[in-house]
Amino acid sequence: MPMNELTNQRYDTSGPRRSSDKDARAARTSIALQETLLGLLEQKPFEQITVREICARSGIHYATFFRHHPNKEALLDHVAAEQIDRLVELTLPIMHALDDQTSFRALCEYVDEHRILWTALLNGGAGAAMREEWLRVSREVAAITPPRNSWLPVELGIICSVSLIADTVSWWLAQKPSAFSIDEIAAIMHRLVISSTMRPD
Amino acid sequence: MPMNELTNQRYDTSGPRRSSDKDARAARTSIALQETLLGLLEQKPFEQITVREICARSGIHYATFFRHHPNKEALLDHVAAEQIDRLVELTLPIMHALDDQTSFRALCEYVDEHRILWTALLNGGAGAAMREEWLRVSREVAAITPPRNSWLPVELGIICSVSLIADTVSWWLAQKPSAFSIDEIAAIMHRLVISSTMRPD
Amino acid sequence: MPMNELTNQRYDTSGPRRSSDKDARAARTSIALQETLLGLLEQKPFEQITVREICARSGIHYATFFRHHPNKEALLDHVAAEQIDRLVELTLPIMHALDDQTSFRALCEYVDEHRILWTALLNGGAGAAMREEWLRVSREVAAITPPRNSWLPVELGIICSVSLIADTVSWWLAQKPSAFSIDEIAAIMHRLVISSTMRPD
Amino acid sequence: MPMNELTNQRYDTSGPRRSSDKDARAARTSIALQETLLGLLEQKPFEQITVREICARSGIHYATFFRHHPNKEALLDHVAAEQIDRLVELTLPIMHALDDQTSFRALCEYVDEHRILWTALLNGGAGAAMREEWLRVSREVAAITPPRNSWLPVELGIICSVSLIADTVSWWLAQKPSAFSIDEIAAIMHRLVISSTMRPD
DNA sequence: CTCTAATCGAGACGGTACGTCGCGTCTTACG
DNA sequence: CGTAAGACGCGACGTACCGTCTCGATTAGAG
Repeated sequence: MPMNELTNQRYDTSGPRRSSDKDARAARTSIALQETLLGLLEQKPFEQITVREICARSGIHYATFFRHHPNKEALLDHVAAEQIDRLVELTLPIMHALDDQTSFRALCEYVDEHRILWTALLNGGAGAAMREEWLRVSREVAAITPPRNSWLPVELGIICSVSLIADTVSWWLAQKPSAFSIDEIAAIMHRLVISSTMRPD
Repeated sequence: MPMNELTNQRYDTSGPRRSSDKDARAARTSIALQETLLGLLEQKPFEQITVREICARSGIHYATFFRHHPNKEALLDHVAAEQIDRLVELTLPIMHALDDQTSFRALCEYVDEHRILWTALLNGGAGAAMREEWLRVSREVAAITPPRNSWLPVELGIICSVSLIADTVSWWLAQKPSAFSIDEIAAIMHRLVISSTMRPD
Repeated sequence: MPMNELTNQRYDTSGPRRSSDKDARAARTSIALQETLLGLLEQKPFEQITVREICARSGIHYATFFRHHPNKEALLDHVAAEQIDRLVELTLPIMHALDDQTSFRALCEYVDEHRILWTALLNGGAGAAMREEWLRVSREVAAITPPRNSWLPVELGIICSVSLIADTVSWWLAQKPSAFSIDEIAAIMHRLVISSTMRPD
Repeated sequence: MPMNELTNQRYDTSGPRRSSDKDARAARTSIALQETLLGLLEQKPFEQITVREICARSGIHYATFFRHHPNKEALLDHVAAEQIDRLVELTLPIMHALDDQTSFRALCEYVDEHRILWTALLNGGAGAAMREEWLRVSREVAAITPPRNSWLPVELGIICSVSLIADTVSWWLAQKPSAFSIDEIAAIMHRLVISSTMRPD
């Protein structure tokens, strides 16, 4: 369940207002809203984006916005969840099948293929929401994974892992493209995460 | 120089607006504003705090607020800078004189002595500003310190160190008090930071 | 087009701000604002009336005021234009059909029937705006009327006529009611205007 | 005693605050304030002139302003009274000694010699205060002069006379200089005033 | 020629009103 | 008769200017 980046309050996503995504039109507007938000995030930080702006850009009426999301934070959460899910779905199987290194490489590859998008998501005022969501998913994943070491409380381990990965990606995206190769970043990331949070006692 | 947590834009701290702190009255109001903000941060997240509220509580007129700070973010930055400075001033000498472990212990001790304050600062919506400022100071400290290893870009190392420390403190403060002793946390912190960002090649 | 009494600057009446009067709600609030202003003008001079006061009295939200008028002067101009138009519409046909004397009588009769209103308008700080508007309309009327004499520049003639009429009405309204009859005032007015500005060479 | 143009309320000129003009310094600042106001009136309407601006321009401290005048309206009244007095002192003797025509000519000559000043005073938002003061003085003059005709109430006659003269001067100053000669204006003024307000029954 | 008091500079502050912006609700007019 | 258009309530923001209030420094002008 997505959480708001600022207030840390969950929204009622099951309210009577929400348009059912079953309707083709509803689905279309929903997608339009998300894409417009992503587009705007590439231009300005999230807090400077206004609902009216999203609507104007996507050609959707202002009031209609609220039939889909109670406010713009909810839309952001939705988008964040979607992107994080996609990322995790991609890296998780690899992590299980192979090892962490390969998994990190897959992550970096994926991010690199969507540089603009992820730059917007991580460095554009939406970072907090992204990390929040990332954390949430990570907790779920961790719940079905045996803990690796005992000196580090599990919850703190998750938090730190996510922080390290997100920080690295965020920093990488802020560098000149091609300043660091995917492999280099994956290696750094692996070393950071493994050595700190997953080293046995 | 403090940065705003949301817009990442610096404020003009030298503008003609700022009341000169030479006047005793100005100093008094300035302090009142800071303390009031800290007090409020213990009750609600930063974004829910309004300038009007700070003023009402501190008995300072609304318009006067803006003679000291261009907006509430600036006040937060100011407070953050102050607190971070105090923290660093405390731990830095130790770090130089002794070792990291002792330094971390001092940090934890200090935080523990001001649990409420730091809980507000880190977990109350002001966290981003705090980390931003923490990062800034760390960069300054790092600038006069030789880098420890070569596989980790310096800048990224700093970012990750700050993240790990802040995450740990933040998580610790969210736990039941006395669930973890100061020594335990210092040890964890030491292990996290050293092993990840300061381990030689 | 109404002009502001103080700055002599026209306002953008076609801006995107103005609420379209097509909506029944918009029309209702617009009327409410005007009537409230008129009501307040009977109690205190215009400069002492605040937008907040108009809003509080009319039960209309402060921000909504500015969706109708850029500031209170604009509202006054609007009201002034309305009243002047009403007055002129009443007296103009008579002036054309009959003579000036009858026309002045009609004017005085009308004013007398709305003593409170016109006292507020002329003697309550709104006088300047009223005269400005009066002048504007008079110029339009004069444009389609042949000049009566040659020794007096047309424009100056208009200005003086309006001044004399407004001064007389204003003075009359300041007297005890029934101190001067409608006929007396009309006669004085007639004599003042005719003898001064309309006397042939 | 000068009256405020807007509120029609007299100010307490005998307050304990007022700087005594006996001190050379006080006299100097008082003059500086007046001249600065006049200078500013040539550039922008009175309402757009701020006390701070007057002070900045005249090099006098903001707080000092209020040691001379309770507010900027009072300063304007003071200036207006001064100018009107000067004007009347000039024309009154002539009016008594010779006739009205000559008197009007003297008035026009004087105004013409100070075109910029009087343009500012009459057409720059200070007009209302000027007319108010003009009226006041005229009333005093009229009090010692026998009424000329019976059909026109004395008070109204004074009001109209002042209006006609002020309107004419104001209009004249708005024309291209040298569009109308002093004699022409004096003649028009004479004809306007005499024929309307001073014609016997 | 001094000394005492009035005047001034400096500027923080409380106060009132302004006009703006964005959110989210809810009425209306129109197709 | 439903839906988009948009008016509205709401609450916070930041600004502008007012007039007041200490202080301390200076400068008359009277003794």
